[in-house]
Amino acid sequence: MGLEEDIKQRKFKSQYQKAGVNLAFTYSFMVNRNMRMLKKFGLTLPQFNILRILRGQHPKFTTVNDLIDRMLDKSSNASRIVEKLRAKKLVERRVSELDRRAVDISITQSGLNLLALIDKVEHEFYFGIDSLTEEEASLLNELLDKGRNMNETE
Amino acid sequence: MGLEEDIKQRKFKSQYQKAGVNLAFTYSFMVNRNMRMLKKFGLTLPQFNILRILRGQHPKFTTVNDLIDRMLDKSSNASRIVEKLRAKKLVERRVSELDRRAVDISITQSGLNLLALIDKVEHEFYFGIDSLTEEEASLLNELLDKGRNMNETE
DNA sequence: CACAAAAGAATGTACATACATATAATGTTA
DNA sequence: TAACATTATATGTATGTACATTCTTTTGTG
Repeated sequence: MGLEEDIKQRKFKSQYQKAGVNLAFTYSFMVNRNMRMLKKFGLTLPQFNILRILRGQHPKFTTVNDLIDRMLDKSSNASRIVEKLRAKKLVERRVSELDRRAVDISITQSGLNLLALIDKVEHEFYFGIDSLTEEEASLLNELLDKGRNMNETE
Repeated sequence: MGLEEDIKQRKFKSQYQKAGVNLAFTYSFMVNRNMRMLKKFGLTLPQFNILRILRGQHPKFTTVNDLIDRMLDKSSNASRIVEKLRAKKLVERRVSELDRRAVDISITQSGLNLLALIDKVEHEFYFGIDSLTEEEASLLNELLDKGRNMNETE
């Protein structure tokens, strides 16, 4: 089904305008799906994203600053999300010995176990896996990359 | 620049996995841009979206339920956003005479004037306007539509 | 008609984000 | 080294979302 029917509205002024709306709609579609899935594991999407970054670094420590660097949305609120994870004993925090301003964070065995469970349904995070060919998905990626490009120099 | 460099990380397991991440990253990129722009006009993105729906119906009234139907994200919190807009005198509310449960909402002249201002920079909401050809944008739209499709029957 | 079920909207709670500011530790430099 | 700037993180405030619940009004069925 096309976007116009999905959002029961209007003709678009251009393919570019439609692409903006389509991106938002499709993202929302995907995120709702992911949220429902993660909820079964007691995680929110940002909590899951941070856990995965920590696993990627494991067994090295990761500072809050590193987390912010690697997060997709560059939110500056990694502290609060880490605190939620710590409350669930999925991560541990300690003040860095090298720089006492910094906080070293690491995923716990419990956190690793939880991620291992979620790995089994990881394909649910993918986009288009049961409706696009691999070539189409690749083309989509190229178009998204290209579409961002000149926009960046605002 | 490709996604891997943008998020300084990993090889993806498939184009589908990459598409999921790319969608989130690209959406975040676009939304940040839109938010910065709207902020100059004293609006948030959801407030702007609701105002535009109201303008589309003007001079008819729109109920809160209608708003929820038409919002991209189907949030059930239209009430609170409407209240913010009412506080800025951009919309008016009145209990419907036909159905006293319903609340009729309409955009004010002040709201229309504000949207008219924003119309002048509307192209900033588009995606890819200065890096994709119209054909590429159209193809992107097709791929997004197609990618959502089978996923819907969860 | 009476009364239960449904519908429209609002509200409470937990979580998240953006942005500004605060706090503490570290770096820099006159 | 003392003063100031910078860095790493945390916190406060306004906004928004998801979800559950509540309140009122309307609808539907005996």
